[in-house]
Amino acid sequence: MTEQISFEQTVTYALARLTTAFRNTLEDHMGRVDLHGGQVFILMELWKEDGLRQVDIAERLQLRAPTINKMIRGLTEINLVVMRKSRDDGRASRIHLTDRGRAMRARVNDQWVELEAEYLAGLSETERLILPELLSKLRKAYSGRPTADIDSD
Amino acid sequence: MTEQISFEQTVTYALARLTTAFRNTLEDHMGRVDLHGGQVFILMELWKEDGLRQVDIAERLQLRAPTINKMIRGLTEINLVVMRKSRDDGRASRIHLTDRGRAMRARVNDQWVELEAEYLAGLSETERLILPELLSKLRKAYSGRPTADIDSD
DNA sequence: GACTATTTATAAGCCAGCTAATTAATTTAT
DNA sequence: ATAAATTAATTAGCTGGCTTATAAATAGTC
Repeated sequence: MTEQISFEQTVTYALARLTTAFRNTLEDHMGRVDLHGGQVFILMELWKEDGLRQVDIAERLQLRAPTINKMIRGLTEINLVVMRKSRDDGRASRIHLTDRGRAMRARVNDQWVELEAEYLAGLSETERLILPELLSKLRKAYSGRPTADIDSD
Repeated sequence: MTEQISFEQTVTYALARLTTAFRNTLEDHMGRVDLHGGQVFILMELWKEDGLRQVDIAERLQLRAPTINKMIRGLTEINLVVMRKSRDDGRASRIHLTDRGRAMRARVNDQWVELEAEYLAGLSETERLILPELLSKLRKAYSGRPTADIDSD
């Protein structure tokens, strides 16, 4: 007889609930600058280094190629990035920020600061201190299966 | 001039990364018992109380009606639940567990225990202690927009 | 050089969230 | 009793993840 646990009291359950709440909030904030929740992470990579290939972005964000592909398309449609064929490699395309894409940074920055402030509000000093480390550890714990063989970072 | 923050060093960023990693892991574990990541939460509600309406489940999980509707359909297709028209209310349908739906509990239970163990591994004693409270606080912090007027819990 | 394997991008399609819009039934108000 | 408003379920369609499969280009091998 397996011992029946109370699902609601597990960390796994709490985490599941948190993830959807967080996603909604992210989507909301990014929506205020006419972005979607996922697009912003691609922009962040391009702000660090322009002209990346899709596969580069996928690797850095630890997301799959088709996911990146779809997002790039969305960003292209709203004129934040453009794709140019790579001259080095006929398969690859280089993703470049447009002026609007570069300009978006300040606006995202503002929203990000707000997001940070939002969670900060309810936490104690101690909690704030340990949170980054804790989240990082959790992510590592939950990074077994998805991206084949990444144990970097 | 807005001060440019380093996105990667924010808690918001870490949380975003964590959520996708977590979702993948959840999907993986639930897949081992032929479920999808979201379906399990509906089952949990029905294990607590059978015969709920879709709107009841939506409210308890703080998800939207169409989301629940789709999941119920999926659960129906794999014969874990059945929908019966409510006699009290012609609009509503009552969701009932099948025998297979009830039997699924033990299997989910096992996976859940594994999931808990997985994150536990990397954490210190102190971290384990404060984590539940911390996650709960975070969820509350991130529950402003989505579900109109919920401040329950 | 030709054949094979790998890699880049993409297409199709799935689940988990969502919003907006529709239908049917119930409730409320007049 | 009828009209209006609300509620329950559903449909269509979006983003963000994913997997599987394909086309084209590159790289490697014989």
